[in-house]
Parts: sequence; C-alpha cells; structure tokens
Amino acid sequence: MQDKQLPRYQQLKELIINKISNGDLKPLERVPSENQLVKMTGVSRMTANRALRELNNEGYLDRKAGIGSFVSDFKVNSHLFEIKSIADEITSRGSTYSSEILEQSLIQPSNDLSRKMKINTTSQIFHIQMVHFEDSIPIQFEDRYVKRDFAPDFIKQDFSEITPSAYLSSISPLNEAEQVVSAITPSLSISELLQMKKDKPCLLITRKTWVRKVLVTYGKFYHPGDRYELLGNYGPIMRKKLSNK
Amino acid sequence: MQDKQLPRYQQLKELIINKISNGDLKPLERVPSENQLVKMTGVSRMTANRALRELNNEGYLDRKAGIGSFVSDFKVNSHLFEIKSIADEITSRGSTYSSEILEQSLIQPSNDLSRKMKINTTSQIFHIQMVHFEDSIPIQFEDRYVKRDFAPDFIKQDFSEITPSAYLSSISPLNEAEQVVSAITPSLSISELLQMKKDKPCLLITRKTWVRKVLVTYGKFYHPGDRYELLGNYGPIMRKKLSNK
DNA sequence: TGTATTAGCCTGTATATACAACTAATGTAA
DNA sequence: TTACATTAGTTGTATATACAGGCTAATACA
Repeated sequence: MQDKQLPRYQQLKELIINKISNGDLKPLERVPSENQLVKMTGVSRMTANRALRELNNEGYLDRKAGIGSFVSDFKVNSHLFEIKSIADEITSRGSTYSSEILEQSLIQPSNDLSRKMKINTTSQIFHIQMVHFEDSIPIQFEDRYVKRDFAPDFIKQDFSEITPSAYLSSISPLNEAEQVVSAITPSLSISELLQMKKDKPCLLITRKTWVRKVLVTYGKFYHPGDRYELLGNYGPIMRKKLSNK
Repeated sequence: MQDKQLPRYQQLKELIINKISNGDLKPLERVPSENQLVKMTGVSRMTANRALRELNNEGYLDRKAGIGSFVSDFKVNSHLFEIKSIADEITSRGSTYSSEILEQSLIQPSNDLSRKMKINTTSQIFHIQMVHFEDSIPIQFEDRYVKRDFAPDFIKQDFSEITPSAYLSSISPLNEAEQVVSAITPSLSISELLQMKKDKPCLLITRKTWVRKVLVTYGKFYHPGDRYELLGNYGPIMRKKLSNK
C-alpha cells in the first residue's frame, strides 16, 4: 500500500502499539526504556524519546522520570476515554451495578446488519441483549453485535460478571469509535424493559468501534431520558490528565 | 503560583496560544517560522520545532512543509471540533440556512442562572433566543446566555447574519467546553417553536464554554428528536486530519 | 547495625548539526 | 513564450551530545 517507508519514530510507535494490541505488552507492564530501544533498534535516543513521548501524549503509555515507561491501564484511563464502561460509571457514582442478560447467541447477519457492519451474510456474528441496572433501576438496554473472528470466546463469557464493553477492551484496546446520539420514542418492548412511563423519551446511542481499521462491534444503547445524561468535556480539559498524574 | 519556570518549548507554545486567544493571531494567519522563532527568542531550532509541532498536533496550527505554519481555521476544524456551528452544518449538507430571532436583550441573572454561571446577581448578562432552520424546517431552538464583559457588543450584532456561536468564536477562540446531552419531552412552547408533533422527544444539549478558564456562555440547544442526530468520532480518526490536508 | 553517600538508570529538556522533501519564485535556455 | 533548472525558505526527520532531576539500589562509612 504505502510505497515509502514510515519515519523511524513512527515505526517504533507502531511496533509498541502492536505489542499492546496483541497482548505481548499488557497494561501496567514495563516497556523498553529509551536507551534499551537505542540498543535494540539502532536509532538515536532522541527518536526513541520522541516515539515514547508521543505514545505518552496519546495515552498509550504512562512515563515517569527516574522510573520508566509503562503501558497505560486502559480500564482507568483509556485513550477512548469518552466511552466509559456503564458498570464503572455506576459504581463510581457509589451505586450498585447489576445486569440481566436477555439473549446471547451466534447468528447469521440479516442483510441490513451485514450492510451496516460491512461484512457478507455468511459471516457469523454474536448477538447480545442485556439490561444494565443502577440500584435495581434499569439505566441502559444494550443491543450489541460482535464479529465472531474478533472475539471467538465472546459467547462463552458470563456477562453478569464482566460487561461486553469491558470484555472487548480486555481482548484488545479499541482504538476508533463513532457514535451517534439521538432522542427517540422507544418501542413498547424497550419502554417496558427500561420500566419507563408511557410516551417518555429515550436517549439512543448508536456506536461502532474499530480495532486497527476493522469494525468489530456495532451496538445500540437505549437510556431512559429522565434517568441518563451524556457528558462530554472538550478542549484542554482532556489533556490535563498528562500533567496531573 | 508555579515556582519553577516552564520549559522553553512550553513557554513558546503558550506565547503563541495567547496570541491566538487575544486576537493578535487570527485564523489562517501565518505564524513565525521555526527559524524566525530561533532568531526572535534565541532557542534552538529543535525546540521551536517541538513547540510548533505540538501545537499542530493539538489542533492550534496547520503546518505544511515548504509553506509554513498557520493558525487553524476554527470555523472549519476547531480543536473543539465536536462543537460545530449549526449554520455551517446545515450549509455543508447543501441545505439553506435561515434563522428567526425571538429575543435579544440585556438582563440581570436570576438566582438560578447566576449560580449556574458562577457570577453574582449584579453582573449583567445577554440573553438570546432564536430558532435555526434548515430549508425552512426548524432544527434547533437556541436559548443562550453570554457574559456582558466578554462580548460587550453582543447585543448589537445581527444574528440573522452571523450565529451567536460564530460571533463568539470570532471574538476569541473558545478553548474549553462541557456539554450534557439528554432526551426530554419538550414544553409546549418549545414543541411549537420546533413545529414538532405532540409527545415527540427532544434532544437537549446543555453547553458551557470557557475562555482561559473563565465561563463565558451558557446555553440550551433543543433539537427535534426525529430531525437531528449528534455525531462524534473518537480515537485516531480525529488525529488524521493532520496528515490528510 | 544503621545511616549517609554514591553510582547508575530513568525521563525531560536543550542545543547544534545535517540532510531530505516540498513549494514558490526566479532565472535561463530553447 | 515555453520549458526547465536553480535557489531560497519552509517543514520533517535523524543523530550526537549534554546536563538536570527523579528514583533505586549498592556501597562506604561511622
């Protein structure tokens, strides 16, 4: 594809990102120091420094002078920080989290779904439907599809223990996402699942997530309009984490 | 406050950010080249390079080899890229934009409002209410408050020509924002303003915006749920702009 | 044994230097 | 005029070097 080779600092970055993605380097694990990279790859220390420094800025690594460089703990601060686990969100508010699984199966995608996920209809897709509760009050209905070849063990998981989001993140850090937020009047079944009053609105988040340019999951997340808000911070705020810790 | 001085590349960055913030440097305007910064400030070219490179990564500047470095056009791609001007959004879809102003006045804030904007009740606040149309169909009801001392000429503007968002951005780039998205059942008056059918839901965006740590505007933006969606991209996507253009 | 010092490794910053690639403007030859 | 080459200025990358400052563990010393 790309004729000319990438710059060396970029090669170094991708080497490390790949090791994180495929599990060679796990969260909180040490990554080679600048001088080690110099010996290993023959680059100068400044380009090793640039690679590690940028990975730090992008949230892949945490670096500390005198200590070393370590893979970020994606559970705590993901570079996709906007997309939190609903379970973490609830427990961090001091509430108790619980869930109920409605469906967990392997299916053949419909024409519509195969188009949305850009796959052919012979591929196999996992489908899960579940409700997330905050203090026994339903707060989200999750309707999610996952590519089988990305997470072959998805079907075996006990999602009352770990949310689909958290499980997928544990397989590989999700590094690209698109989400569409809209306000809808829920269908009767969803309205009942979320224990909503008649004619109350629903906040619907439709989210696609990619890993290394490949779409791996597509989901719709329904929230009762009067019990859920979506918060976003933009600007220098989100860059402060680097200097704070 | 801060005892030890910042690193020189950081000083350079803040110098340039300040010039952008206070209007010395306007969007699309040229910023000093690396070598000019070397002569001006006495740093080495590599630290000037680092300052400009990071400002580029953070979206403040656009750089092109062989050409130079220029202040980003905040209208097109802001570092607050998620917050677009509704008018630009509509025209970029090929539709025609229009608006209707309902109120434009100078008020004393209520207790509730002064608390939300963290001001005292003796401060003066501009208040504007308007509806934005796409092809004569209402798409947003804007209910916004603006600090008088930030934009003293706000009241004189003709907001059928320039949206409040665009006008505020022209005074100074807004560099911090918080927005809360929720789904509500609109009040009767809002429902009528947006020409919505009875009991249809509304997407409500409540947004606060800061300039240099000072809150300058607070607004509520109501959209008909069946005519508007909020799109967000996260992850490497948003960094690609740099290499694309 | 307990304490202080030192050595060594880590990141962070700063400089000087070099070459490559891109662009615009200019000069030059056909 | 046209086409090509040159030149100067820009960013992009890469290296070698240096020193500062944080941290840890080994060492030296009392």
